[in-house]
Amino acid sequence: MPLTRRQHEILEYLKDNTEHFEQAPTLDQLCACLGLRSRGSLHKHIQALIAEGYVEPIKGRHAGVRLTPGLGSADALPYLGKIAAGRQIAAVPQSETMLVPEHLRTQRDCYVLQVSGDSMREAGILDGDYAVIEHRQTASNGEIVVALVRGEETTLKRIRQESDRILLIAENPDMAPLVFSPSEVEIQGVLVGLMRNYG
Amino acid sequence: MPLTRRQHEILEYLKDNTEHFEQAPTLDQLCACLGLRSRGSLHKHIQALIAEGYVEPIKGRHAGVRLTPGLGSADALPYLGKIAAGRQIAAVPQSETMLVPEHLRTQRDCYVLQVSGDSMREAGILDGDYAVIEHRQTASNGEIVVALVRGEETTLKRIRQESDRILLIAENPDMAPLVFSPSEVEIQGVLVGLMRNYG
DNA sequence: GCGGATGTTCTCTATTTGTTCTCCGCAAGA
DNA sequence: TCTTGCGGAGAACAAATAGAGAACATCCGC
Repeated sequence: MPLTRRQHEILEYLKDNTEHFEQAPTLDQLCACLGLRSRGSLHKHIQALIAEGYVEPIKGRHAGVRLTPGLGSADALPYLGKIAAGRQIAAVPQSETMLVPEHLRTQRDCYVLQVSGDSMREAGILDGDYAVIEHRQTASNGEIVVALVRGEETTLKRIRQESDRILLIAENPDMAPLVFSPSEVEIQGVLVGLMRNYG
Repeated sequence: MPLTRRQHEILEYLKDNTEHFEQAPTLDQLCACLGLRSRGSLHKHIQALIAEGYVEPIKGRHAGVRLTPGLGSADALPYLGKIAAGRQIAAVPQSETMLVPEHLRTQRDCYVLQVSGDSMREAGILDGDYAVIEHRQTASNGEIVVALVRGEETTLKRIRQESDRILLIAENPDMAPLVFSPSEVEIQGVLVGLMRNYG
């Protein structure tokens, strides 16, 4: 489904002018810029561009603003401290937050942890790195997850879920995979982004 | 959770006018400046800005004053593409930018490169990672630098400067350190931050 | 304690914005 | 000529947002 002539024009206009908008423009604003008088007409074109994946609607917002090509703003996500033994993730203290660029997170509920230890060194995750975690209870095999083990210890490991057991695999030759029964492991989130500060 | 239009307007106003206020302004003062007649309305917006981390309430004080745009925002740094052979860094095309949280950069001139290759894998820097580079011509031994070698090849390596030679050390057991004379190596920047996107 | 200034919370209303719908004009082809 | 698809206008609607205003809470100086 190639773009029609007008859709292409509008897309080009958006590409050329995204920086000029402080915020994502509204339909009315774009109508004015493009010389249109009907929101409904523009809306049709924008929907086509969304369907083709050229622009994307702003996440939660239903009203207010609408479209934004490319990557957008940074959000302040809750910072829940170091990932360490014996800590539940729930009960967000909401005290501290950390700014995370949009391209390092997902559209779902996310938070930030600081990595403690070198168990994932081979996966390029070092002690002190900031991990952006999407909060969810399930994961696919091979994903790196925040797992609560036996209700007492929280770790960041690559997961492998088999029929009768769960392996938590450290990416470090010094550490063997840990094997648990499914009831012993509770997934608390999945790694979606990483930040590191040198010096 | 991006800011709404009005929230963004108010934040911009605060950014532009913080110096003009002797003290942090009260809600009533801000209402007057912004043309609002209801404290309650403004209060809602301010709370939203606080929740997103763009401003923060004055600590102990309850009465009197209230807000102060405090912590760092994310800056849009120039994105100069993949770090690859044969490319000079200079001559910023200024075309693309990438949002970088303040804690991943320094106060000096910075830009972003995307890492190509696994030569720094042992240092936790993987293919595809985004490296935040401070633009400068000198580095301390042990720092990870963007180096232009013989005017033709640009690489990201750990540097060791000795009296009569310069070592560019890949953090990868498969690759031996590269030895050059000081005249062959030009430092173009130093790694100060790293970002990675999973999935 | 009293009163004023200030932050907070609430309800109510108005405006903005995205969405959906119908209708019209135009041009290209069968 | 008739049909089809594109592009646009405009009305009507729902949801989110923005604002007004009142009531309450809390701190401060007197």
